Amino acid sequence: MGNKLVIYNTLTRAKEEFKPQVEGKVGLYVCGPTVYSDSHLGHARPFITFDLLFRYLTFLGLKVRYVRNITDVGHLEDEVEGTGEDRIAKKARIEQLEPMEVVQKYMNSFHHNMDALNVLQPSIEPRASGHIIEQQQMIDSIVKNGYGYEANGSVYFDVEKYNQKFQYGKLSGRNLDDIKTNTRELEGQSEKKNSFDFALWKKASPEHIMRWPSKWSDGFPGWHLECSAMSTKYLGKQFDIHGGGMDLTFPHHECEIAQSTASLGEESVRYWMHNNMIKINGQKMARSLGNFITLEELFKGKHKILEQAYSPMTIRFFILQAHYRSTIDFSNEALKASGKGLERLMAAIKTLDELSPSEKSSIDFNPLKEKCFDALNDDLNSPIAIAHLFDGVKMTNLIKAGKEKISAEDLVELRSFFNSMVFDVLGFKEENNVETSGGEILAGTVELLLELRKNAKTNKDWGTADKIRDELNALGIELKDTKEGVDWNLK
RNA sequence: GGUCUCUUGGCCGAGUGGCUAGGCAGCGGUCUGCAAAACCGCGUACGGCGGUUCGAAUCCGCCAGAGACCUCCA
Repeated sequence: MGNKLVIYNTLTRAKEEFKPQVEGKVGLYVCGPTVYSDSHLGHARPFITFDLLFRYLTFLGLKVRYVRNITDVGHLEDEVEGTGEDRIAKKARIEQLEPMEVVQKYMNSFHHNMDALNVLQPSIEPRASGHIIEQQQMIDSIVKNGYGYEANGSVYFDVEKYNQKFQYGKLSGRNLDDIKTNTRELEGQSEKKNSFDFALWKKASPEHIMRWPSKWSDGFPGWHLECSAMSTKYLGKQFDIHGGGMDLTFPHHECEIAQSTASLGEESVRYWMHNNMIKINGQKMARSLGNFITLEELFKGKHKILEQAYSPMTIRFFILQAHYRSTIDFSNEALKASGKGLERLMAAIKTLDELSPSEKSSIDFNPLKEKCFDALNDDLNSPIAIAHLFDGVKMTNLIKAGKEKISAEDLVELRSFFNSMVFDVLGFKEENNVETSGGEILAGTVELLLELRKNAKTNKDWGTADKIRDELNALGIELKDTKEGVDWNLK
């Protein structure tokens, strides 16, 4: 495991060795959710991806400060109408709720979903609404440095001016000339010097209910500002890693770079990481496209295109089985495959606990360990790491079958490796076990029935034996006749 | 239209100049009163056409198809 962690930096479009700015410590910022509706499968991807990063960095012994924001001030949604209405305000009107009530509701639901997916809580989860002052201060410094201008109560970022000294578009690989020729002219933007300028502060129209006072106007902060302001506040002027979905690269992250650079005089982020999208029917899953499935629907199997429910760990496994920079295709078949695969992996961990050691090992699993870590070190290649884990699964099963042997010492090590890799780093957890979902009463009841079935079998009363098995199966309790006895589990 | 990316066996997905992941499904076997489960074994696939090379799925060119960003978006 002496190898170095290498990550793909969107900024340079290359894999680079990761060296923290301060040895032993990492500052990590990830764009969090806008809390105005339930999270869908697509949202799970970045949070699981960067959860893996968070876990792995921690596992490597680094002290990580992980900041993931909650966007709860809403941003302009409907340009076509000409008025521009706050997304959260719009939802509030529809549901007859206070805006902050909407925020609270969906923030809670987001947290529940993340807990279910075993996504660790970030070190700091700042809310945009709680950092209006910091955002205003950042606008001040941008304006003071000459890169922002006020127009009719709103403040805009002067992209052209910025581009004279810095390079606008460096992250997404564009240059301002291209942007000039390709930016759509939108209505109601006459306040701006150029159509590609973006808002730092937006004056609120009378019907806009989410608003804060400022020296420019009663309004709300611009679309990209919160991340710049909050990352600076909690991680400093310069920090190590900024993550988010690929679709945020432009304009969101591009604007963040511009804002931070314009206000601080230097770039903030050293490594930019972007996860790819989840596709459904060949197209990206997105709220705006209406082709999304919420996590809640997935967990409950409650959506027309779902053939069954898929557990949170199945979702996690599904996502981790693809590299984070590749797209993944959603399908029932793929999710079922993930569920089965995960089951097999978890079963092997149990098997590992039951193995009895021999004097000497007949196999060497050290290469396997190394390969796993090599994979993770290579830009977080979780699918490869998982593939090697399955080699370990096979070894484990062969040992159980008596075809291979393992020494006591090796067994301890193998167990510890599997536990740290599967639970600590990849972040899987047991689900559906009796302790959590059924309780002791169920366990006792099933054991009783199993005893009756055993008696029936001894008496060759197959009718009774099969009835017990089939009825239990119908109730969702699966029996497995093994050499050692009868195992059972909830389906 | 501009910029960029992708196309791998039935499905999902790694890999990226020679050693040809992994999971699921399928098939065969072991186990079993039967069944299920579990376990073991089995698959030489890389869009098309050219080129470079001793050798390409992997590099280059062209063509076809799909997608992402350019507007809120994970």
